[in-house]
Amino acid sequence: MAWSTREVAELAGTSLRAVRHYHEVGLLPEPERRTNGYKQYGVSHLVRLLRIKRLTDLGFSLAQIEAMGDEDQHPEEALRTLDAELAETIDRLQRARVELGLILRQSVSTDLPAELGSLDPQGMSEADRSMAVVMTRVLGEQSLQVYLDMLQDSPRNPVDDRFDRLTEDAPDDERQSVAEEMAPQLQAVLKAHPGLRDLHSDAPRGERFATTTALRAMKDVYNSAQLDALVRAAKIIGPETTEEDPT
Amino acid sequence: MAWSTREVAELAGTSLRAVRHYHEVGLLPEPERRTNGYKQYGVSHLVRLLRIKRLTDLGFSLAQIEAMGDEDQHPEEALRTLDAELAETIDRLQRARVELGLILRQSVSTDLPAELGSLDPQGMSEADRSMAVVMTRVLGEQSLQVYLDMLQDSPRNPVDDRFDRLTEDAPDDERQSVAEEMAPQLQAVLKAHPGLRDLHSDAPRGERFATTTALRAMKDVYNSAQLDALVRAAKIIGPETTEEDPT
DNA sequence: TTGCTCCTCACGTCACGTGAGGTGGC
DNA sequence: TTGCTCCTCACGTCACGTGAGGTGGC
Repeated sequence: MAWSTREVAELAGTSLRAVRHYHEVGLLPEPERRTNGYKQYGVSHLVRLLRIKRLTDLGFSLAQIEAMGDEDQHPEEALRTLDAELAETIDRLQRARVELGLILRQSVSTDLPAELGSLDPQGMSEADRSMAVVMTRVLGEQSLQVYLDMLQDSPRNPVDDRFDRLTEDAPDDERQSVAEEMAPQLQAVLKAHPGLRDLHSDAPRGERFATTTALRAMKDVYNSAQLDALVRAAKIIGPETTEEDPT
Repeated sequence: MAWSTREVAELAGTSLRAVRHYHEVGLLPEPERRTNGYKQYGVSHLVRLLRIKRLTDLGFSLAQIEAMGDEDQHPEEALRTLDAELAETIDRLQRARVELGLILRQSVSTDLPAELGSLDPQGMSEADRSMAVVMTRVLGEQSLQVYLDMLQDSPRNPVDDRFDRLTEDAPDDERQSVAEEMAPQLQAVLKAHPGLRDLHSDAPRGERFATTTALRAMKDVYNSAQLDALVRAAKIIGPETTEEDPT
């Protein structure tokens, strides 16, 4: 005469397992059983089950629903809290969609962090791309912009290829030669982008942290010969640029 | 020299446990270790970790990220699928917020299903409220409206109290007396709402199902004396209304 | 006998969170 | 020695999903 578990689940538009789960956590009382052990649900169970379904559909957790009990009290605070949470979630998802849109329109790659959206990674060595990624984590907003501007209007240079090809065992004269060819380039870049001289001044986690992290990264992405060449180039330019000194 | 697990996690803006989890599922290669077993992360790990974080923030599952691999290929289909899913989720959450707004403005209760939003449950017996809940599950949209209209402009009647107070062991003459007092009321209601005569015609799950379910519910919410009174009242009115006959 | 429904374990899902218990470096 | 960091199990979370293995009614 009464409803079976499946029937009451279907009437409420939920699943068999959900009904049993609500029993398990004590949200829904278990009904009487027939002699064979089959559960017999009545209208009261259906009413309760529909209330649970409505509240879960709104976004309440089962624990919250249990706390609300069976009565129709408006737990205003809970309602407002949930509403605020929903608003925040919607906001987050909408921002995600905006980013997805940018990616789909090819203007941004999924490879690099969103902060590097404006960066065209073509023509950069992998080491330089990696350094750029690291820089997004330690520089302040303004410094990062200075750094990205520099990358953006520094076209690929013949000496860059030589630098990239330097191996651990590159002889001394090759390192020196690369350094000497790089030095004027670096100096020109510094002149065009004077902000590079105190990149770390607005570092959110501190100047010290930014410097240490950047140096660690350089030691990782460049080999010892390349680091050596950078040190030599810095020396040629002069003591004012020792920020690039990885020693 | 290299980064510890905590350091790389903080640089990426994620948690220690997340990094370890990505190792566990094979998303992030484990770095070399120092002699004491401590892991030493390099720039490549940070780059990979940031990519994972970016994609999870967008809403991709770890399995999807694994399928994308390490390259910057645009899996257009995955992007569009995710975008559509996000759109749907946003839509659902927004509908939830609309409902929350209605509840907060007191115009709707959380006690009854949303379909009964327009119903004022004051003055209805609990049995009648329960029946109304059941009806939302079996009637079609139009029939439900007819039913709700009827409830809405059926003011509480003296005989309703007598009906509600009928107990299992109510004597025969009391049942008959209630039935006789109810009959003209019912007839008036039927006259005012002729649609009540074929409520089940647009039942989404079938006329038979709607009838059976409604009858089962009546047998649950009303006791045998009340059911008896209803049958008697139906008989008084005439054979055309046997839809209410719960036998 | 066959097919369908019901039952109770009990493990799986997803992306980690959260201790427990132990070791290493200063 | 103390305090801090790192490590590896391993169970917990949340709301169920998904078989496994067995029984009852027609």
